Amino acid sequence: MPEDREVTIYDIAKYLNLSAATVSRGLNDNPMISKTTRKKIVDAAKSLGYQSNTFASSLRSKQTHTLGVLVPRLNSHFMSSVLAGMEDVANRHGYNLIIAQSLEDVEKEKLNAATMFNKRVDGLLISLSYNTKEITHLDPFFQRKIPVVFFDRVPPHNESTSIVINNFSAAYAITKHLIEQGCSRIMHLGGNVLRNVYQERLNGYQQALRDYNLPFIEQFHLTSTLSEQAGTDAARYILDLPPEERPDAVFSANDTAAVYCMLALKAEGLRIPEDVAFAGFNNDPISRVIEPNLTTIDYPGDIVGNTAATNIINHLKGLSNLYTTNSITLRADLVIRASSLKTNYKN
Amino acid sequence: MPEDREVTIYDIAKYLNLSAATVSRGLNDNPMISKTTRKKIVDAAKSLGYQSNTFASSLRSKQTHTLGVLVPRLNSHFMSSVLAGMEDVANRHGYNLIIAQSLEDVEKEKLNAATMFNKRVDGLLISLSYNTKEITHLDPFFQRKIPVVFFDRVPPHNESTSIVINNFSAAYAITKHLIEQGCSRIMHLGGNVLRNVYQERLNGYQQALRDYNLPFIEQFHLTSTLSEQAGTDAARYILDLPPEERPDAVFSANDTAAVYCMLALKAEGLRIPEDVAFAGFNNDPISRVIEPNLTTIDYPGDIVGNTAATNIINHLKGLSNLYTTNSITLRADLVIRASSLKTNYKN
DNA sequence: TATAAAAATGCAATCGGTTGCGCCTTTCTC
DNA sequence: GAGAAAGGCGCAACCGATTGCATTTTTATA
Repeated sequence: MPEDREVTIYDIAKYLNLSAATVSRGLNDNPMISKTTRKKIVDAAKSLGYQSNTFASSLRSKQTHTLGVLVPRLNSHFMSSVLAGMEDVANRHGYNLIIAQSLEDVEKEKLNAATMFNKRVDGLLISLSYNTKEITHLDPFFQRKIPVVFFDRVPPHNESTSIVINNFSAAYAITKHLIEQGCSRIMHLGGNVLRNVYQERLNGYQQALRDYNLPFIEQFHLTSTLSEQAGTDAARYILDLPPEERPDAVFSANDTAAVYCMLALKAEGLRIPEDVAFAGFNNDPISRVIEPNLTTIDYPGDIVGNTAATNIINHLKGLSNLYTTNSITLRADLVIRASSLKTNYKN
Repeated sequence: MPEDREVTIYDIAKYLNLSAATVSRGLNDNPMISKTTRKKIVDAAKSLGYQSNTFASSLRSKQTHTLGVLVPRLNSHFMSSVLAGMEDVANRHGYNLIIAQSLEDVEKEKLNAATMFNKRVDGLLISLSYNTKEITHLDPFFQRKIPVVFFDRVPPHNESTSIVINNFSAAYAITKHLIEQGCSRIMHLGGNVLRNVYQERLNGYQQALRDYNLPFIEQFHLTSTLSEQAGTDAARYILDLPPEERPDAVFSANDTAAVYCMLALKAEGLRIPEDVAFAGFNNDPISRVIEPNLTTIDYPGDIVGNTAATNIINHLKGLSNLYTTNSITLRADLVIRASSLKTNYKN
């Protein structure tokens, strides 16, 4: 017995006195094959230790059962939750994930997109890098009608499906909440407005101010990468203001910046929320560790990943049509915690 | 011009009046082909918009340039850092990552391993699930001599290469540090000792106790999944002890449990580190948010991922031989922070 | 029972690179 | 300048599954 050669459908065919074609069809549950024959084939395959060769299959069928996932960074709580959600769905449906990160660099994003295209992924799930301005590098996918689903950081006016939350209303809700707590000088730590998520959060914040007749103070809008350092810097910025010109609340577009800003302010003796109320975004684990706990928006990564993967797979299986769906908006609730509770407001 | 057919090496061959074989060799930098011809081929490929078909290639060459990564969970800071490190190296060397999670379930681990084997990954990078007892499901890899590299949670007495840190000495160092701070009743929150990492951390802790003539108190060794809940439960356990029987320090095998234990104890008015000193493990972001900041072991996930990927790729490229390397131990330093500083000890 | 219709199976081309082997040129050596 | 060695390239088989179409077998219909 030749230990080292792989078992192929030809071996099964020979073993059962059938043709390779029949075996192939039998293994793929082709209704053209009779039940009895199919069973014999499946049994034989099992007993012979057959493993289908995905290359041969993909070469011919042009299907890879592989999804490409391209994200800015792998190592954030949100993104790893997204991936976990995707992996779960994909795995359940017999799909594999090829994952790559752009490290917030358009060039790397282009390269990775090209690789995935070349690897003939059946679909692409992508969240754009910090400075991606246009998505012409995805044209090959569009041309070949390979489904692309954007999530979180999506391009403006695109025809592909996007999985998002309503960043505008989430930001609106959080700003409204701060206002209702009695805050009137609300600072916003925002990200690059090139990215929809940050633009929309900014818009929601501004709209809430308008609706409550509060002025939008230019110096209270800081743009950064929302890193730890950015949070610390924002604190420095606040501390450098004369006390009477300081904000009485800070709404940060992510939890990291909020938390590091809080830490720095606390270190200088400011009280939270008495002196400055705080709100973040994402519901990162650190938001439940900082004291006081951080009010935030629960942005459920696993559900985002789940939804994105489910939709693209359903499209691939012909169960639905992505091209008719423009965007799917998931709910993202305001989670009120102590960092913003100036009054004895109860949830 | 047939818009829809892919450009193949045959097109290039025809275009240049060469054979497909030469084109193939030329594209693969085969020295058998002259420099001039090679350049012509590469140029033609570019201008014709050629994209190599990886299936055809893999089918024949039996190489996929794909690495399988199998982890317990994707969504922890440590693991996502590991993945980021791996992705970076892999990408740089033209390898892709297929990532799957076992969700701490052996059965899912087996299934995923089988899928990856079937997808013919060139190598497997794996960290075992919480309750994996044996690794016979990896035998197919061993039999076909597909390199397997374990990291973090590695099997005992295995012949494959493992990327680890010295959990024993890290735990020893941290326990020693607590003892030097004057603690003598040190509790240990540990994980399942089936997993090397937890067993070794327990051993290091015990050895330090012995070396300093401190008794190992059975009730001070709690085993759990080290989740947030487990941390909270541990706090409850401590609070339920009569004050004089309580520990004066807690060494947790991860930061999550440590932090949630701290939070719960603080809520009950215990002072840290005065009443109970704390130390964790991993250097998770939350360790720098909790107040006081948590003393911990810096377990650098990105370096682990980087090392694992580099080693397996070098092996695949024939630049080194994994089979001669049994294990690679990375440094993991003690990071002393306020949670354990009872004296005015300076780093 | 003959015949049409339907079901089941086989034939053989195909997907697109890869590679052992052989053939034809150069280049080198004495 | 003859013979050997090296260099450059092509032939054709191959990797293993898929699939349109032809063929055979079975079932249904008259």
